[in-house]
Amino acid sequence: MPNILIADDHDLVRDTIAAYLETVEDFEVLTAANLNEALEIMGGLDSIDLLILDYNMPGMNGLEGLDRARAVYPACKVALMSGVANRDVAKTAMTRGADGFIPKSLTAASLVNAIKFVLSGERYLPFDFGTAPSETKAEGEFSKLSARELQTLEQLCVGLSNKEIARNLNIQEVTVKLHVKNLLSKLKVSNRTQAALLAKERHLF
Amino acid sequence: MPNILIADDHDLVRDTIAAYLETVEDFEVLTAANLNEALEIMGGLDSIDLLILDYNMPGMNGLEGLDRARAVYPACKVALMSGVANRDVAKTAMTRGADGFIPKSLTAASLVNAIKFVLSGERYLPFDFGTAPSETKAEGEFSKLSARELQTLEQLCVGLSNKEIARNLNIQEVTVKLHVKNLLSKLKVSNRTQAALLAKERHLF
DNA sequence: GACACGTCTATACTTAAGTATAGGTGACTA
DNA sequence: TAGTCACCTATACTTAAGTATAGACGTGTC
Repeated sequence: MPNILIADDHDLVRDTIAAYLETVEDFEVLTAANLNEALEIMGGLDSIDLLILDYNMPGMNGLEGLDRARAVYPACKVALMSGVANRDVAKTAMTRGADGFIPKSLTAASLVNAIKFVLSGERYLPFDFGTAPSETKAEGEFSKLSARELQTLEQLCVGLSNKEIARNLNIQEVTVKLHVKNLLSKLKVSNRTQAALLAKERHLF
Repeated sequence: MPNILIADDHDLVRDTIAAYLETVEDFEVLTAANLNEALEIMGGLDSIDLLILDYNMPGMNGLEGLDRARAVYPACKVALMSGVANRDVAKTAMTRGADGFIPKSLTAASLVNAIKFVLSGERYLPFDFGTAPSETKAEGEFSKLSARELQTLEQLCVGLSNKEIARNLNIQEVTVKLHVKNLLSKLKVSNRTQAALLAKERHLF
C-alpha cells in the first residue's frame, strides 16, 4: 500500500483531501501542517512514497522548501501543490526536481490519477491551469530576466538592501545595483518596491 | 437529509470537502465553481439548506457576493469560507448577515460540527483561527499607525516615491519622509519595500 | 576570428531615502 | 491652563538607490 504524506497549513483542505484519498484508493495517508512537521514525520519512518507540499505553507519560502525536502530525502518523490501559483512557478518547480505539480484547480479524480502517475515513476505537470490570460502576459516579462537578475529579484522580495543582497550572492554591491537597474527596466517598473510587489502579485516567490 | 451547496473555485478543495461531508455525515452535497454557478443551482431547486461560499472565488468581489446570495435567497443560510481572511473580514461578514464563517484552518471534524451548528439555526464564528499568532501581532502593529501614516503606507503599497506621495496627499516631501520614518519604526521594518510587502501580506490594501 | 551575451568590477555621479533636531499649529484633555 | 498628540514644515545631514560609462572574463555561436 503506497504511503503518502500531505503537508498543507489549512487543516480543512489537508484533512479532507487525506480522507478522500483513503476512501477512494488504497492509500495510507499521513498529514503535516508545515514543512518542518513534514520533515520530522519523514525522519521517523522511511516508508513514505510520495510527499505533497503546499506551495504557500509556512516554512516553504518559495521553492526553497522543495530543495530542502529533496536534499534530506532524495529517494522520496516530491510533488508541489498550489492554489495560486502560475505556469512559471510550476515549471521552475519541475526543473528544480519536483516529481509533480498539483494545482488546486484539479478535480478530485484527476488528483488520484496524478498521484498514481507519479507513484509509477512518471513526472506530472498539467499544461492547462484553467483560465489565466492575465498571467500569460506576466510570464513574458519575467522570462526576459537572466538567472542572476532572478536571484536578485528574489531577494528584493524580502525587502533586502543592495548591500545585503551583495553579501548573500557573494558579489560586489555595484554589481547588485547593475542587476537591479537591468531588472527594473526589463519589468518596466521604476523602483525596487514596485519590482517586489509585481513579483509577489504574480506569485513568483 | 440536509442539502448543502459548496461553492469554491478550487476543484480539488471543493470536491474533497464534498466527498468528505457525504461519507461522514448524512448530507446531500452539491458543488459550484463560482458565485454565478452557485446562484443558478440555487434557482433550479429551492431545497438548499446551507450555502457555503469561498471568499476568494470568482464573482464574490469581497463581501458583495454574500449580499447577492442573501438578497436572492433570503431563506437559505449562507456561510463564508476562507483560507486567508482575517478577523476583520470574518466579523464584517457576520455583521452583514452571514450565518457562519469557516476558516480553512478548521479541522475536518470541526467543520462538520460548525455545519450542524448553523443548520440548527445558530450562527457560527470561531474566535481563534488556528495558528495565527503572526496575524494578531500584525493587527496590533497596524493599529498603532495614525491616519496619515496609513494613507502613506497605502501609497507605498503601489511603489510610489516620496515626491509622488507628497503630491497625492497635498503635503511637502519632508512630511512624507517623516510619516515614512515613523511608520517604519512602528511596523518594525527597515525600509519602504518591507513595509509594502508586510501590508500586502496582511491584505491591508 | 568576430560577435553577442551574461557576468563581474570600477569610478563617478545624481537623485531618493531615511535620520535628526527644532519649531509651529490645532484639537482634545486632565 | 498646561499637557499631550497628530500633523505639518524647515534645515541639515548621512546613507541608499539608481544611472552612466567603461573595461575584463568566459561561453557559446555564426
